[in-house]
Amino acid sequence: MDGLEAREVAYFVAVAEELNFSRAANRLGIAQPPLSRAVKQLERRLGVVLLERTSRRVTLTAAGQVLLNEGRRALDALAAAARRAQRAGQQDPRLVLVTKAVGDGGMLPEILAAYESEPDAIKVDVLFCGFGEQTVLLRSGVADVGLLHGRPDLTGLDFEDLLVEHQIAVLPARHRLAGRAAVTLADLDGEAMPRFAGMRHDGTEGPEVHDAGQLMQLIAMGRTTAILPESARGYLAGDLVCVPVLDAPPSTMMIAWPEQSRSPALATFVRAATDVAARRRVRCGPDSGYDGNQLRDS
Amino acid sequence: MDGLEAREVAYFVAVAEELNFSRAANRLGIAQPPLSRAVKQLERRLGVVLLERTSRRVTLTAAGQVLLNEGRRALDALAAAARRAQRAGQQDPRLVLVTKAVGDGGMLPEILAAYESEPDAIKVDVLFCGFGEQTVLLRSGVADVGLLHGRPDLTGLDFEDLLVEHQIAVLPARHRLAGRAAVTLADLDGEAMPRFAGMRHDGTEGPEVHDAGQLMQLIAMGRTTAILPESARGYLAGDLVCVPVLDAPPSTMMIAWPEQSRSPALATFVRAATDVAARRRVRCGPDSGYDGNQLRDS
DNA sequence: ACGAGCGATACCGTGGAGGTATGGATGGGC
DNA sequence: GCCCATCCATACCTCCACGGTATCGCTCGT
Repeated sequence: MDGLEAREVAYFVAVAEELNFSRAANRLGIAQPPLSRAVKQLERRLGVVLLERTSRRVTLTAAGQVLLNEGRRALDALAAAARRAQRAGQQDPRLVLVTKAVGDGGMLPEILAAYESEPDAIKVDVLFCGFGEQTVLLRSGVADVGLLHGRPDLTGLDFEDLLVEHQIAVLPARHRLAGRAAVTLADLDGEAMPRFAGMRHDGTEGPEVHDAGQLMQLIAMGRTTAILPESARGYLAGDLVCVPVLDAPPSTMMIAWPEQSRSPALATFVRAATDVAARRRVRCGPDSGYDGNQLRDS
Repeated sequence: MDGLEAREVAYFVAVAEELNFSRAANRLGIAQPPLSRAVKQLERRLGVVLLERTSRRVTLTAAGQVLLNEGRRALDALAAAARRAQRAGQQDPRLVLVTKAVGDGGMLPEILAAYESEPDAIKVDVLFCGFGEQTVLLRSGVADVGLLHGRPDLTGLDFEDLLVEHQIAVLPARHRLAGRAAVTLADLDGEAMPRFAGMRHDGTEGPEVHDAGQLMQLIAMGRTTAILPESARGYLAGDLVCVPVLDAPPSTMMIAWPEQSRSPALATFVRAATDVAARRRVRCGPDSGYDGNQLRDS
């Protein structure tokens, strides 16, 4: 009748992840017998068997699978609630913006300036992180708002598109295509492409990269190439060149924030960011993303 | 250090909703002193003041506001996890579909037939409910999948559009516009329109309706009129007539399900539904929703 | 000024969470 | 084939904390 206790669910999740009571108990910092009891009690309350235990192996039932998924989400939500309340509670409230190093489309300074000129602006902490970590930080309540690229998993987040950019290939200086004025995806067929950590896996093979520096280094070494939004141009290290990719799908940069957490500060910030993006779109023409570029006339 | 307990959060939410410890305690079925202590302990753990109490009035702090919002969501997620696990656990698994009485766009029988002809189909329970209850039932784990109309709040849900329909005005038989072959929104200006319970409030005034029967009755009584999707035609009671509304925005019917709960059965069902909708779109022409109608040539 | 309403405090009893010791089953090693 | 390691369940104990009752202190309405 009474709702579940978070502790019980956390215990179950630990067991379900380890598939081993002793290890799970160890991880939780408790002894194994209380853990066995707690899980059994959870099963009794739900009236459902969650784990099939032989004395040798633990496996998840269908119900267990469901509770593992949903329970994790619920626990995350609870932890995020706590963190957000804590952050909202301390005076001198901050807005934490998370982006990756080359992921701001070159608009970050402008967005920050626009927001800071708002009358009710509060301080903004900018947090740079590796690829794919943004959504995690947003969901967990560490960050309030993020600038994202690509097609990350956005469940639990609200978002708005900011900027559509054409894409460029980043190549080592002595690459066979480095001299070209433009290339197509067909030209790049067979090139190694990095897997961006945290992105939805799209089956491509290649080195896994976590931040822009790594990526640039790998490209300079000739170990991979990359297709990036036009705005990445400004971040190129010395030995790299970039070439427009004519037929690459445009890359969308968006601003995202935790679902339904529209605090006044957040709302103001989102509006400031979309305003900046709108101004930039007007300045650069309605159909294009980043500033005027040679794709327009092709 | 340790994560929050669900009980504490539930207690806090009750107090925050009532803004009165005694009433909240009563609602929770406990005495007032333990509730005071629990909330205070929660505040101590978070290191944040959630409630400003004078001995006369209780108000929420900013942090309290945040925890009220986020905590409610987290508790919902926890309860939903429990219910879904329970449902997944019982043998003879069912898929619970929720729709409102006139909300299926006339496709429900066809969708059910399509799904049931799938090799791995399981039993489908169809649950009819009042306007705006679908999203609640989906989020709370009572239902697995729903057919929705209008623009309900879809946070926490994934969805796919099924069908775009033109809209018709439903009028009492002796209404001044009842004889018209078609009307525009301007014609209907000033008419009473119902407020659909659970929809986002769009400022309209009028009686609040919870189900189709109520609505039809109110229309027949001349107390209100309504703009409904074309497919509602089939559900009209005796004394009502309907007239196409030429310039009403098309109404989108969609299928929605809890975020990230793509069980195999659900995935199959969603695919069956989208297939049916796709076939219908092809049958009726690419630009329109419900079957061919006089709007095409206007 | 007094009483009603409300939250905080003090104190107590019990249920349950967690610990230790141990049993019972299973599978791998020799 | 025997034995031991592994692993989950059971039994039993301890103690904290959750909930209850009684009461205080403050505040506002009359």
